[in-house]
Amino acid sequence: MSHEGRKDIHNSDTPVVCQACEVRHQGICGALDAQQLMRLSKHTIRRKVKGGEELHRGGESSERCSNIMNGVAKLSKLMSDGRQQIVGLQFAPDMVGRTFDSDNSVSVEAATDVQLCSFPRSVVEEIMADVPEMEHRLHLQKSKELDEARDWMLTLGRKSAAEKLASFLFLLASHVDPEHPTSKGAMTIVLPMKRSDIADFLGLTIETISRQLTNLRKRGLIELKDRRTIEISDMEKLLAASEQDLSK
Amino acid sequence: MSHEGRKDIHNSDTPVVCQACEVRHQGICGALDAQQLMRLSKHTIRRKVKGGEELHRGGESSERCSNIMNGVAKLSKLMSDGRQQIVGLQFAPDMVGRTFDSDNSVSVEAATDVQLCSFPRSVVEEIMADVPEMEHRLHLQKSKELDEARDWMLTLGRKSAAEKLASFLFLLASHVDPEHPTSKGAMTIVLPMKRSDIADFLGLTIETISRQLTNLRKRGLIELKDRRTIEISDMEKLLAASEQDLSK
DNA sequence: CGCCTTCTTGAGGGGCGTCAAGCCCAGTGG
DNA sequence: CCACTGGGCTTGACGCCCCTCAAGAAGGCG
Repeated sequence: MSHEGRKDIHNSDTPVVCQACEVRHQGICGALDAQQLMRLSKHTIRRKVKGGEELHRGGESSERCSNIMNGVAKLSKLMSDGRQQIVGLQFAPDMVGRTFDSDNSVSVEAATDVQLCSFPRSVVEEIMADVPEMEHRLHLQKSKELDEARDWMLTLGRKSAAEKLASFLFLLASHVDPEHPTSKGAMTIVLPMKRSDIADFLGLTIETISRQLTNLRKRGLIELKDRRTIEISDMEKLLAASEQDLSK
Repeated sequence: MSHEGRKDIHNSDTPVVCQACEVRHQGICGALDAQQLMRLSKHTIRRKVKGGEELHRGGESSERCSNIMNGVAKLSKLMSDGRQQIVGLQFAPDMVGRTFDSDNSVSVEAATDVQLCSFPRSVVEEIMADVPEMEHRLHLQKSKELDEARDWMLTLGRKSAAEKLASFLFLLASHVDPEHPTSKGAMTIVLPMKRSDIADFLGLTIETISRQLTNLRKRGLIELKDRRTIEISDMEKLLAASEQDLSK
């Protein structure tokens, strides 16, 4: 049953599980040749996770890490009294789960349904030791996450509720089609999470989210198709709204 | 004039500038042997920067990156209307400046007087290609920064002004003596920056900083020795105050 | 001493949180 | 088919935390 030929990088030894993988050349796997992929795939588990399920509880040691093949995962931190802050969203082909370092009590949860390709942490670290390019890719991803985290710190610390929500919608829109980062005109997005998650991401309450959504709607920036579907009327204006408060 | 002997890792070819360096074995340089240090040090410039001076303006390309030998640097992001958020503090032996990735418009400024060891970015990247261990160290630093950024997102998004300030003081105290992360009892710290910087770090205003300092003082958690010097009466209590609002 | 920057303290107002009521919709069971 | 239930969402009333504006104190430096 093995597929032969096809123009697959000089070599048809590519593991079967990887051949159909859409993100194979993008994530950290892109650094590996057929042989290395084979080594990794021996320990690989593919799995689907329903939205809302927990992938990893903060504070526990995790022995596996995973590539996101599709869907959205959310990273969050929790205070002892229940207050919560979402500290990151991850999309395909990001890798979730820790390598090397301590976990720092971040929980990972599927925001939407998520398809994962999961590896034992030890194997990933071994391969990384042999293939510096793989660590390099992970390093680049971390850099990107750090940039995003810092962008978000500005949003959390210095923006009004309306600006925060506009920033969030703009962030989502930028992920719909990463190839065309800012299509100028209108655009429809599907919220990957419910209001309470959005509130935890923006450092606000669900009531404020709701009010600011109608605020943006009344200002003609968005249209609510249904609870989860939003049409952005004008990306330019939305971007502007994410940087200056026009509520006055 | 070359220093000979001394028990210096099998080899006295260590560059003169490095021999006296206190952080040589900790930062990214710790990954390099004498020969590689020599290669790097050919392009090294040591310099002192006064507190308040800018090391790098966000949005510009930087051709150099630097190790912090002592002092504190602050990373900040600026909005077009002047609002500002400090997105990170860096201490020795952290490296500041970008490698590989785009700059993402973060400005770097000396908070206190800072001593730097600065390299051309290109040379660092070349050496990194030869010495995976060096990239590994940088990767670990990025991971640490990412953890700190995410901790801070929780603080920015979900904590009250009093909790924010307590968190900040606790953060500083943890950096006074990294070996003894939480000495239990009293402890004196020197604020590395003025009130307006603290405000920009916490997403607050200077007036609120001032008020919350007197708040903490009246609650017996701290004592103000002078404007920049604070005695923390009880680290345990300060930590507690950073996680739950006792203002009621 | 005068001047500037930094910091503190007060008075007042507004943005967002809190509390509460009600709508929408899917699921379940009669 | 409808009643019932429960989760998610919206909207309103009200209050509080923090921002804004302003005045004055405390140092630092020529």
